Amino acid sequence: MTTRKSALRLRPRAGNLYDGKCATRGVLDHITSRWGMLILILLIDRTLRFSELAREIGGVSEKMLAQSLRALEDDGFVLRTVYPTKPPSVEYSLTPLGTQLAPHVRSLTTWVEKNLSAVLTFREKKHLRKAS
Amino acid sequence: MTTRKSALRLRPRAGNLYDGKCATRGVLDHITSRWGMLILILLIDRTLRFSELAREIGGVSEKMLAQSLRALEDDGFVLRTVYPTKPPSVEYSLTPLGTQLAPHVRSLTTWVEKNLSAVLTFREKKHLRKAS
DNA sequence: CGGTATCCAGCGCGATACTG
DNA sequence: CAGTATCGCGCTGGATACCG
Repeated sequence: MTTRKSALRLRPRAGNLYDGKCATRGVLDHITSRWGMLILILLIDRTLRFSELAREIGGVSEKMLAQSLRALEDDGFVLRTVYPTKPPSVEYSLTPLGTQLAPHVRSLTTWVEKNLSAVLTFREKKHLRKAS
Repeated sequence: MTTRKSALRLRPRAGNLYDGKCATRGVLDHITSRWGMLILILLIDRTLRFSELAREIGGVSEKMLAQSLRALEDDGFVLRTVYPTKPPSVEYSLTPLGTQLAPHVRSLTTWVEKNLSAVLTFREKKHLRKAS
């Protein structure tokens, strides 16, 4: 129940840009979300089951994992395949669209990881300067 | 006052990945935030003043703009230059680090903008299938 | 002009419990 | 195994007012 208006939460409050498309932010929210990025990156390498994703990511609640997967599926980036075995198993993989998108996400995170030490060092120097 | 522990809010709750670096998420939060992305992209083209940024972005409160700029400045992506004129003026530009980062952000948003119609169409088809 | 301080409503997200 | 349902708190971010 609750809200039946899907996960789209574009803010009609003000006319910001993103080339005039407010909906872009909605999609970006899904993609750049904490778990969304990890899901997209992990699925580049191979198809994964729900529990495998949970294990790989670590520290994600079932609720948030399901929710993030749902959002990416609704946007057409992730394909959900159900095998009616007993017990049931569900596999997640990237769609062609997701396969295009994921590298962009990975290049961003990779850059940040590589330059993380530079950022932390910079923060430290700023901090010392204030404590002069 | 309030919290004097800087803007860093890494969650020590669970050991997720990002190559073992939790702080990476903190940086990514700043970069991929609603206004953070816009700031980085806009500053690629040219240096902008506070009020110019506010006008270009549109619909951002002074509080959030200042907060986002502050986070990016603390991380070493944005350079803040104060000119002690009367009235005062402040210019924001990208640091060398920010100049490296921003294109990654732009490539992501550009891709999403280009493929937004595909996403929206996909959502529509899903919606119709459910209403069968 | 370029901010900070304060207040507070809303919902994001974690915890917990239950299901096919 | 792979989820959904419900509750409640905490933090995000908008509104408003004020300052150098």
